[in-house]
Amino acid sequence: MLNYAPDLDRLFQALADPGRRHMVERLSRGPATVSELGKPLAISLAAVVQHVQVLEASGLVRTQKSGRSRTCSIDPAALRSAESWITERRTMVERRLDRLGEYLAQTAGQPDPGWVTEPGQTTSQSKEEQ
Amino acid sequence: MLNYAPDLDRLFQALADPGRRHMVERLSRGPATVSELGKPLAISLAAVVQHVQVLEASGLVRTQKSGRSRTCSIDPAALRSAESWITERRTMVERRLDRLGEYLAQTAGQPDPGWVTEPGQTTSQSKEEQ
DNA sequence: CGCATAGTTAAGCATGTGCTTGAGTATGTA
DNA sequence: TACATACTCAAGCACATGCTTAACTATGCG
Repeated sequence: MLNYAPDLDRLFQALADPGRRHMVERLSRGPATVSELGKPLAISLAAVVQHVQVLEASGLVRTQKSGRSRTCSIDPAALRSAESWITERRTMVERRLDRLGEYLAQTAGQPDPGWVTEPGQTTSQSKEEQ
Repeated sequence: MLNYAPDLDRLFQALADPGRRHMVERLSRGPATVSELGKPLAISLAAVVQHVQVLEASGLVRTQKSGRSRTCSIDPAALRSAESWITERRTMVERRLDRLGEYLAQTAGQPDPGWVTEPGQTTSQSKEEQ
């Protein structure tokens, strides 16, 4: 495996900025021009353009020049791929914790064999959270 | 609204690094120590510790010192909150595009009134993708 | 044409990020 | 006790990021 995933790098990086998330939020309601995206952000238009470039490079946004203004719209596929990376990990974590919960309920009061033990749910720890 | 969300900032920022995603992936299969997390990464232990701190600050990972080693585990709640931000936007986008698709199918061949038009799906554009 | 609008591009700057090395601190083990 | 293990902390450094201003380049409108 050793997942090479520059897409996910750029995707999560793009979503890590509050201004860019704000733009994505706006675009999820429909297409908008660059300056419309920038209006609620109190930064220069040049800065807005740079954010749009980051969003475009990440695949989250597609743009198209029409006349003198550039219209931006979301590509839901990019959102889906970030989403499914998270969903897969979360699902695996939750399934594992469910199994652990059942196991602990079943063997309540018995000594812990220690093979899938989740720290913080076990009995006794030497020095918690230092 | 004007969503203040430093959690999401830190969450997506944490996920934007391939090494840290690798750690999350490992932790989704069960708890691990700091040096176990670092083993597949070919960086110094000090660097691994710094990544773990970022993950912990984001809420994705919880740690606990036990003896001389620190055990890390995932907090699925943090994964869920990043996930649901994305899911909400994606859902909105897809619902909107579905409505648009229906509308276009219904009014095929007729002039475009232009209120929800998605660029790239419309008829004619002046200078595409310059 | 003349002027405003909507970007675009480049340079520069402050701050953040990811990494290293080096020196320390506990903790387990023979 | 001596040594290894597993971090921990602090500098320091190269490069990335987010922003600015200033100087363009189209387009659209009266």
